[in-house]
Amino acid sequence: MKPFTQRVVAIIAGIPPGQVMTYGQIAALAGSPRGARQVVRILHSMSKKYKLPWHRVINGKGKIALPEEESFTVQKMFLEAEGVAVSEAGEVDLAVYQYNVERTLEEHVFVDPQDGE
DNA sequence: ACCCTGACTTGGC
DNA sequence: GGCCAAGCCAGGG
Repeated sequence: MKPFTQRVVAIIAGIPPGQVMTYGQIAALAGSPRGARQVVRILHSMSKKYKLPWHRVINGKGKIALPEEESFTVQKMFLEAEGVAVSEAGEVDLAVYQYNVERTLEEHVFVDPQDGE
């Protein structure tokens, strides 16, 4: 397995319940800013062989990207079961549910606005 | 090994 | 805001 694939798998596996990540975001974290489609491919093959929270991955518009209504509904249910609000159209509020590593860090690092930058 | 596809993204109308 | 075209590159036939 290629390193990129491993990183993608590791990142997806690390998405906490109740949160989501976009294909592009995952690709960027894995070291390939333009590799969103590779993430898709990896998700396809790996989710079958490994247990990955594939349902926590959505597209950059904040919507479920599944073409098949059947799988679409399944993903919607999975997310709602974790407390994520999903609209009928499959839209998720990224500002609220996106697993943003940097934002997570900010929550733990206190930055004094009066202390320079 | 070559060719095609894809659960995407971005940029231009 | 939406629609179209191109770029991306790992898997599968």
